[in-house]
Amino acid sequence: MKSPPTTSPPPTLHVSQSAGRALNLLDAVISEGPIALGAVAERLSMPASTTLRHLRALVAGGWLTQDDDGRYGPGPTSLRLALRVTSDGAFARLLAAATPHLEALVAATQESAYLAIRDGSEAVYVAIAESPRAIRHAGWVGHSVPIEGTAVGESLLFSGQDAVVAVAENVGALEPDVAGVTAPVAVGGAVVAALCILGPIDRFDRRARAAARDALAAESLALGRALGSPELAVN
Amino acid sequence: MKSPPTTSPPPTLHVSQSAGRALNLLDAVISEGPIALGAVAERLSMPASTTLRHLRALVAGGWLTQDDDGRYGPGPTSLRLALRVTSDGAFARLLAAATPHLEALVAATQESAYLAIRDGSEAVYVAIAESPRAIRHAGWVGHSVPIEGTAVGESLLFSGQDAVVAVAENVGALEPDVAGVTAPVAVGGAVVAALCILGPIDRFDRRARAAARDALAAESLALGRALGSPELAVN
DNA sequence: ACTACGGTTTCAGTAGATGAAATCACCCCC
DNA sequence: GGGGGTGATTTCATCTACTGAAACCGTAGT
Repeated sequence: MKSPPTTSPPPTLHVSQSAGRALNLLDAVISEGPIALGAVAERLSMPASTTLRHLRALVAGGWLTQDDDGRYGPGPTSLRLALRVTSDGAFARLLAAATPHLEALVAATQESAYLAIRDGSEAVYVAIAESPRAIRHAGWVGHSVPIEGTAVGESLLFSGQDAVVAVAENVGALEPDVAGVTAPVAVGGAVVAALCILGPIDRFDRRARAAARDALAAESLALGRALGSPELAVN
Repeated sequence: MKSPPTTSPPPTLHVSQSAGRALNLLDAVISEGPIALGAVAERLSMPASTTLRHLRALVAGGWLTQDDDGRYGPGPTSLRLALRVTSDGAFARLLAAATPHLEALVAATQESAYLAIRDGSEAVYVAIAESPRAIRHAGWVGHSVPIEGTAVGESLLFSGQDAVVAVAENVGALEPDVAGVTAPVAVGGAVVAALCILGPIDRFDRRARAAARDALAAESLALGRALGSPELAVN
């Protein structure tokens, strides 16, 4: 460990190498679906031998499993914890609280509505109410996009007072045929999530998006309030 | 590194020390809900300083968060991966395939039906269809019980040919007022999961359990077949 | 039979993890 | 307001447990 010559002390928080790598592997394997040793190793640019050792450990602990082809995927322990995260605790409450508002947005706009939260420098879509239409946005639950240059990101970073008016729009930023409108969900002045409506770009046009804004603003405000009050329910 | 001669509450398989500990911490924190530094440290019987260092790293990576009281809980990265695990890949397919059969069991027995899988020496309940009755078994999704001495465990360990007849029963094994019947779900001769009906012991009595057996056997066979065929859908 | 390509094993060197102890930050009680 | 108790945080000398290059193995392709 060397200290840089000048000014600010390195924010290089001494994070354990071994642990960090194991976690990165877990993340990579779960995100990429079934994946082979060589592929993960290359993706994280770490030597195959080290990668193998870690993957073995993860499999032994039940965090990952190996299918017949030798490829790695999520294991029973991951599933156990995944269910805990989504059915207990703060996140479960967030998801439950958001559902009716997502559905209301779908009813109002006929497009799919998502809930998103921030994860470091990315935004993660964590819940959806799907549009009833045949052509619709779907499948992005658990998906993450960069915070920079996206509408969701803008909402999640929002730090003004009047969150109601903070509706951001973005058209074809990530995928050329997707258009979206988003609004921050604030509780006690802090943005905790964002509501988001996504649709095909030629149906969800300027006029449709404009119409969606009102509903979005109303629902994000309502969700924010809903999240503010039941803080009583501790634990 | 000495292993404390004392008993360690969670039977942790030894992997690389640093990585293993980080993962154990992740598991403990997610399982226990919001929990303080001292509590986790004691639960895993590791020194506070080491525990703190690891928790900090996990928080920095988004795996955990710290609430206002300083207690730790699941973080956004955990939620992202949790959603991936439950909405993509093999487990998602398992959950989706099981749902109709769980519902059929509820319709047939009027008691709650669970799907369980094996995780090391434990059985994890991973899906539920709840009984319509007011008094019912609920809330065990993500919960795990030992494999030894439970009916679910017996089913998950089953290795005979005729899985249909392998219905196990258990009454008050873990909780005194719960009775259950279970059956293994086999695909290609290997047990991959277990179906399980749980109810209050005095309503779900011998007669009711006997009646449930047929439905259980039928549904577990059907689920096994359903899981066997769509293996086509690779990835 | 030869080559290429993943996965697996080995092993010596040292980066990096560890934990006892000291310190700090609160509360609560007297 | 001071004293004592609890729990979080920092420090640092010690030494282990992690690393990765290289060699090896097995299988598939030509």
